[in-house]
Amino acid sequence: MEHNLYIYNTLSRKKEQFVPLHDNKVGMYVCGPTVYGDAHLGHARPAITFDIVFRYLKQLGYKVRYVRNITDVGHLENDADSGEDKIAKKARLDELEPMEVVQYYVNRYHKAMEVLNVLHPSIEPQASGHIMEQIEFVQKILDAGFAYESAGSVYFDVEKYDKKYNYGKLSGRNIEDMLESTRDLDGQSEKRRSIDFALWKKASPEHIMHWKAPWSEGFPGWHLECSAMGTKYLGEEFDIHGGGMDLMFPHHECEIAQNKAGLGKDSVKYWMHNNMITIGGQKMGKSLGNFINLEEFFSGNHKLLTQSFSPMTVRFFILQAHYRSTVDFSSSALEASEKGLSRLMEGYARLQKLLSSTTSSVETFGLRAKCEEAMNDDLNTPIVISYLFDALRAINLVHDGKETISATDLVELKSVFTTFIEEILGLKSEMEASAGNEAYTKAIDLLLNMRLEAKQNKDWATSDKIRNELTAFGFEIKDTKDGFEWNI
RNA sequence: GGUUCGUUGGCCGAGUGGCUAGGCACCGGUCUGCAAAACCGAUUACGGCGGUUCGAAUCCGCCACGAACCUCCA
Repeated sequence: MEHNLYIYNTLSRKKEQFVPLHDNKVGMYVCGPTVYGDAHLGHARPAITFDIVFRYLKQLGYKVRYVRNITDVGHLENDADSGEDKIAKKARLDELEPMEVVQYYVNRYHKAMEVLNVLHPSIEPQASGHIMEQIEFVQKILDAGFAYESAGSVYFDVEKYDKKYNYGKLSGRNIEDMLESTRDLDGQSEKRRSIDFALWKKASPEHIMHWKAPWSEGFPGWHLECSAMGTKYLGEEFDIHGGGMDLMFPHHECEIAQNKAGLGKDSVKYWMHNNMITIGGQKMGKSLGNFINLEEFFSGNHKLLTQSFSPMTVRFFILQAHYRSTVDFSSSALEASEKGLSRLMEGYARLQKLLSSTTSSVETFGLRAKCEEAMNDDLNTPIVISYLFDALRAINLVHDGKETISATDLVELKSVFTTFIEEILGLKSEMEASAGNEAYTKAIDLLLNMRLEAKQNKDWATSDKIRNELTAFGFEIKDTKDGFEWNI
């Protein structure tokens, strides 16, 4: 595989050259959503970030197996010993079957991902469908001696693990500090240490989601599903594991420990983490109550939004920042993205109609290499976009007749735009979809042709009337040199 | 308190030692019956104080401010 892709590995905190474990195959696991509520802007970030990784690896010629899980067993909501399963809680509130809640939100999540043009993962396993695998994983860790049973529950022995391996290497923590800082949370727990975490929890009677296991009727611990499902579908060692930065500790740290303890080896070669979306400099999140659902963006129905925003605008907005930076949401920032995207996509459409000359006066070659270089540098989509805007200027100049482009260069330019805009960045035009059916389109064209005639007869009263009325109905009328354009 | 990471022009956001992204807004211009749209062009920056260097937004040190994680969180 001829490429020079470097990705930032959280483990080493450095950009490392991407070399897959198995020549032309890549295994990638990404932490998906917990389905007890609608997806908000924050959920779009990892989905889009790793969609880009998925698309780019495929573009490079790899056969990628992309696994993104659905967490439907539920992490505990409060402290380990008194908590209630999120899904179960929601189910009780809504008087629904737990799996009914799960199905409802899974469907809605899929719909949101689809309009964001996020490709389907290769496998989307649900935690509830992999209880056996998780029980087996617990057994492996017990057999290896890194877990202990206590009152029907099984806990991971962090201190023992740390003596042999190194607990905290992903997040840069050390166990002494953690023992100090979390001591006070420890009551008369079944756990030996506050930093130990549950692999299997015995269900209390009010728990509605529970399964039979050798230790008790209960449910698997918070971090286990990713260890079990990741290794089931990608093998004991695989290339990439992704997720949000907020999952780095404890979730991914525990996952590393579980795999090393249970399998005797590190499973993941490259750990990738996308940064958070902030709002007024603060993380957008459920607990802070400052999140905006994706649905609300698409409908504009939220007090912080001045208008609705299309899925592509949301996607473009996210891609305009590097995935490891925070990106600050505001309605005006999205408006800026919306305008930029629309100009870019109109230029892309214009490119298809461009006429070539015998020679080029604009510089177009090198664009592909520059865009590839940006992608190879830890998937720097904002830089790719900036190059596309540079090329857009050239396109417009040619369109205006101020510059020329040769047939060869034109073919190449079209190809580069298609590759990067559609295939890699996953942006698509939203114009065509909203244009409606043929009869309706023809009717509007008829009206505007009548207006054109009126204009030619200098009948400004008629021409303005048509324009103003259509505008009032919600149409946008644009006059061009020799005709008109419209959209709604 | 510990760990990790930030602070870039009016706003959003790239950039890791010299060539000083990009988008949006603003301003000037082209086009237009008018308007809108579109297009072209120009301007504005690197939290503070020291240091290293011929040269620093970029490296080092200190300070200030902010954020994430340490409980579930994308």
